[in-house]
Amino acid sequence: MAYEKKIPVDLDCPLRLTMSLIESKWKSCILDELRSGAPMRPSEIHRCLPEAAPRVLDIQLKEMTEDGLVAKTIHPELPPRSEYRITELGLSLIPIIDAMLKWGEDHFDIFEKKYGR
Amino acid sequence: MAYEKKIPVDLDCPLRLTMSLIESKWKSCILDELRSGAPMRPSEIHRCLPEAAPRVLDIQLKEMTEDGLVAKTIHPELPPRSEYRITELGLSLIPIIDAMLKWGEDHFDIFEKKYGR
DNA sequence: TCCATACCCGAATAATTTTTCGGTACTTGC
DNA sequence: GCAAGTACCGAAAAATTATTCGGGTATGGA
Repeated sequence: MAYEKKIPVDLDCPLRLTMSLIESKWKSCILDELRSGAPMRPSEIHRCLPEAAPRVLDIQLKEMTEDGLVAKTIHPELPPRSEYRITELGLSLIPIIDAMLKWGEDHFDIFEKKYGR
Repeated sequence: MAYEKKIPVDLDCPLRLTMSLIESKWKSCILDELRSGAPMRPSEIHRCLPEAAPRVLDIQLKEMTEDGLVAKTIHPELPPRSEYRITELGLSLIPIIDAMLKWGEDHFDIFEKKYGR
């Protein structure tokens, strides 16, 4: 119940497939953080998204790794150092993330008036 | 608990704002159904998305109406006839829907292999 | 040694979303 | 009359997701 999505992805329709990969609360934000291609350590991602519970970021990073959107490297050092970086597949979603980012910026005032405060 | 989203939209970040408008299970599909601009009656939408529980379509259509993505017309006839049509604001999301649709088509085989059957 | 940090994970709980079920109301066709 | 279609909604249940809590391991600094 607590640490993995029940249905990995929705194969019934291409639109829902794409949605199901990124609709979890923080996945689109994680992709946005990793967009430059530079690797990030888990603690760094936690700090960049302080609103998110660390546990859920771990879980979503794990799912995104399984889905192939990001890749994890564990450096065999002590203390162990982990890094996540965006994959080719993940990069191919960036235009969509960008379009949503821009849409949100362009229409923010509408919803700020409607639901703000 | 059963008939309205707790948080209408997420104003904290433009990306999450856009996501929060369309991430409910069937909203992106509803936008896709209405994309042509032609009005659709509720029962028609139910028939086009038979996987969705009729109740949840009603709820999501209501939320999308409040958010301004679709508009509802009730014709004062007997029996009453209702119609939903996409608004300008909803239309401005179609490029994003399209991009997700195309991405899903382009990468379907990857996930079909991985999670299919 | 004690404390902070980093990394990871299980389990319980809370919150939210989706679904099912049932009910109201009206009209048309049989 | 009565089944079927349309439209709508409340309430409860089921399913899913997000969060909190605590534990475990390991290092480095004071």
